[in-house]
Amino acid sequence: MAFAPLDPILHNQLRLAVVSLLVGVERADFNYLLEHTGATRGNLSTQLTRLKEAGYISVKKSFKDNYPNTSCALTAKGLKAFETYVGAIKGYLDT
Amino acid sequence: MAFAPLDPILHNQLRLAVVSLLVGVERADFNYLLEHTGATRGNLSTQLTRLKEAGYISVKKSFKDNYPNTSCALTAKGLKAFETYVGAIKGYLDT
DNA sequence: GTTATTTGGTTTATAAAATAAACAAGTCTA
DNA sequence: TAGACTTGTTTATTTTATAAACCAAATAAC
Repeated sequence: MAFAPLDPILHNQLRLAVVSLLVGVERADFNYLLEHTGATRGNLSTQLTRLKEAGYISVKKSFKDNYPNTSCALTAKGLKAFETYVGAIKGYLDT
Repeated sequence: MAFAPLDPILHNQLRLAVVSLLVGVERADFNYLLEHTGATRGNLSTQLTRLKEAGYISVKKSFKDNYPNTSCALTAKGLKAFETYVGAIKGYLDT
């Protein structure tokens, strides 16, 4: 049994946590992701940009109660990549 | 449900593959690991050093048929770390 | 028998990545 | 209107991952 390659976009703790959260909730804003991942704002901002550049999430910026609001949702591509990643890494975990 | 931290030693494709192999076979030499992971020799050498420094594997160097032979085995610490990692990452995969 | 070539690795160099720290732009409050 | 808070982004720095280069010894070829 060979080891399947692990998508480097998803093989990162924070990005994987974000995508995992988005699979469950379908839409989440910046503060929700902050609280549920425990990340710093800087790191979260950076990793959201990476996920967006990869086409794994869509980002909608608006204003909510006068404050900027960044809302994220998983794309079909992101979901597929996550499912592929889950299948791949299980090949490493089941010994 | 919070996301457990992922041991950075194990959260790497090649190191995880090596440890995963060692869980199964208990002892493996350099070429065996090379073939079963598809890694380059340089990368494998580096990651074996990292795993050894972390105390996750023991490395025994000897000569076999006149050639140097590097044989690796998982330590108790390495097995425990692997099991912890498996438990932790499953929290990211089960959505 | 001395010049390749192969084996079994290690070391070095470099590009990419992860993350914290600093910054920014606007809002609220006293 | 000064200061503190919100919601992020950008910059800077330390790690990491990896390939490329190197090396020593063994074997093969000539």
